[in-house]
Amino acid sequence: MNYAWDAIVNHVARKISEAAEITVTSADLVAPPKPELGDLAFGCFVLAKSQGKSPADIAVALTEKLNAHTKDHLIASVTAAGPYVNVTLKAGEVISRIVQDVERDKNSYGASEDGEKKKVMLEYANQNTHKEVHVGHARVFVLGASVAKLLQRNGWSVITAGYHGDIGAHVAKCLWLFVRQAASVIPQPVEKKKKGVEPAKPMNPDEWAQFVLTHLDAEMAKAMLEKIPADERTGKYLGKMYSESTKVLEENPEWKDEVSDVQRKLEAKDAGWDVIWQETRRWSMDEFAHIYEDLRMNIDKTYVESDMVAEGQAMVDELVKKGVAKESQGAMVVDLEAEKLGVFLVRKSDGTSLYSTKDLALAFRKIKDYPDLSRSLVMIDLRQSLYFKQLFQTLKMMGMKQDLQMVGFEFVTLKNGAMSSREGNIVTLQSFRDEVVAVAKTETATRHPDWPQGKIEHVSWCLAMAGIKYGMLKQDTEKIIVFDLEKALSFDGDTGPYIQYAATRLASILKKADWKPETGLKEGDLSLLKEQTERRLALQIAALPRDIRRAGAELKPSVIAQWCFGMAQRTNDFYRDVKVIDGEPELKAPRLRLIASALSTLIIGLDLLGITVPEEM
RNA sequence: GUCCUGAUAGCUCAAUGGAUAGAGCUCUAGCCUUCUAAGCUAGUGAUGAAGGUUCGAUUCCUUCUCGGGACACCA
Repeated sequence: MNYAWDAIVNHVARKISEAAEITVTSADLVAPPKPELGDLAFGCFVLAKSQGKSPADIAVALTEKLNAHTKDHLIASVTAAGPYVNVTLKAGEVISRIVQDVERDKNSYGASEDGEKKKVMLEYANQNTHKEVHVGHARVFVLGASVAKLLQRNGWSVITAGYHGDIGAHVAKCLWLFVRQAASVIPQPVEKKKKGVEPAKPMNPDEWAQFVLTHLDAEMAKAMLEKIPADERTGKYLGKMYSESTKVLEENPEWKDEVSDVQRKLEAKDAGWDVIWQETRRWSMDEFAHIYEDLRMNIDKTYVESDMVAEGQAMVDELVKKGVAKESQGAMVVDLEAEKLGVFLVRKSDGTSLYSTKDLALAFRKIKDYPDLSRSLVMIDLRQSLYFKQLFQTLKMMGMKQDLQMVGFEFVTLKNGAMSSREGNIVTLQSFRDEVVAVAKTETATRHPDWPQGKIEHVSWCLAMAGIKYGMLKQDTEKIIVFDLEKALSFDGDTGPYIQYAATRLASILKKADWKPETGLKEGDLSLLKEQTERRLALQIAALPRDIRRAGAELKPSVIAQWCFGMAQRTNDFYRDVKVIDGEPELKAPRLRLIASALSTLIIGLDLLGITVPEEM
């Protein structure tokens, strides 16, 4: 896409090149720190060095030269300020060109073709089954969803993926306690009385629980599952079971053998245990689907660990055959000391699989499913950096050619320490989400007592999602987020709803003026717009395309979040300073066009963050 | 011990090597017969320490201090 702003900057760079008699490119031009100083600035430091004069003197001389040429169709004035030459552009010309870009490109404004339509997979929904989904997961959910959109807007063909730990020690621990506790609901079989034989003595609860653990069949499993009320069939319930189990096992280590037994039975698809596993796993997966829907995440492909075990083990065998992996202390490892990555454990000494075993299989499975994949991204907690370096190195040694990249992000912690299931201070995503929605509903109902319930519900959801998502995205991915519920429930200042509010104010003006693009775009002379706030609004619009490219290249949604906030601030400045409907009549039509462009651009920016704008709020 | 990462205002965060380091929250004082006050205006206040590179350093390099994390059978 060609943007007027780039052409304008190039034009100014050319003018300065001519005057300074050296090559000045658009990259040499910066924005002055204060808008009053101008729109573009050139620092004379390089010239100072080559000419042996002070940069301030050169700036003065250069400014005189530029002004001598006079009458440029884009440049209004040139002034020297210290070592800088500041250029102020003709507001009407600039606004006019920028707005026409938006009117031309409509919804595709800001799109780039950097990705060249190549296929990239972004794996980001990686939470485990049989555990609660908490606010920490919310960060990677909204980050991943946003990065996927950023890549798309930059011309990539994106496949989003989820990968779930649905098997392994944590599942065994959870289900072991589940069955142990549920045993009491299964009636002990009553021995038929035979003549002359005493009835079997009923077992005590502990004996019975142990009996059930070893003799669990499909019938018993179904009976147990039926007793769980519908509202407890959640990840939260299973997560609680898991953390309780961990605690119980710490206090009673003699039960660990029972858990190992459970894990073996799960892996062997033992009939009774498989029934329990399938059903509880479904609770988690249903919950995931529900959360994805609520957050408007779009996951194209779902993988699960239980599917990768056999393949992964086969790959380890192959690695051993090729001499890449070798036995060490009973386990299988890949020696990566040469790359200074230590040793990479790919199989446990008891022969069972590890996370790494399954990840090797997953990487190849992705390529099998999408042979034209040119880039494979995994968005994951930064704490796994070393692990992923090891994994990628091993995959390269196995001949993988794709561009593998880990996109790291820091975790979410609470004000008084990290979340820990043991300490019971986990904030589940569901409860957090419900609280934000409740606050939004109260606020909305107070402001609009005349609105029907359905409208209040919908707008509240929009606001709550914006609050949650913006709060997670505005900060750099490499910084820990200190989660503060009170702040997360606030909609003032640098928040999602503040930005939505700015957008709805613009929409409200357009609605009141009964503005329609079919007719409105043909009316008015944009070059009449000269107010400072109008120019700054237009310049912010013009900044979106390059911010989209930067955010896409660096995989940083925070760049877009910052742009959106700036846009909201410029919008509120405009709203304060300029009257549209009751202002100067000849400026009404062009101002409406500026507003329409500002609104549609802001909607594009917010959409990249996964945020929608309600019609009113 | 080795490696990675962070340190900016009372709090939470910004700042492609450039001008007087910006916001938001909090606090104080104002602004709703004027396109939605989830807003706007004004005030207070900061680069962990010491060196180095550079015309110029919050940014790059070195050392130190203090956090966080990783470093073989968890994921």
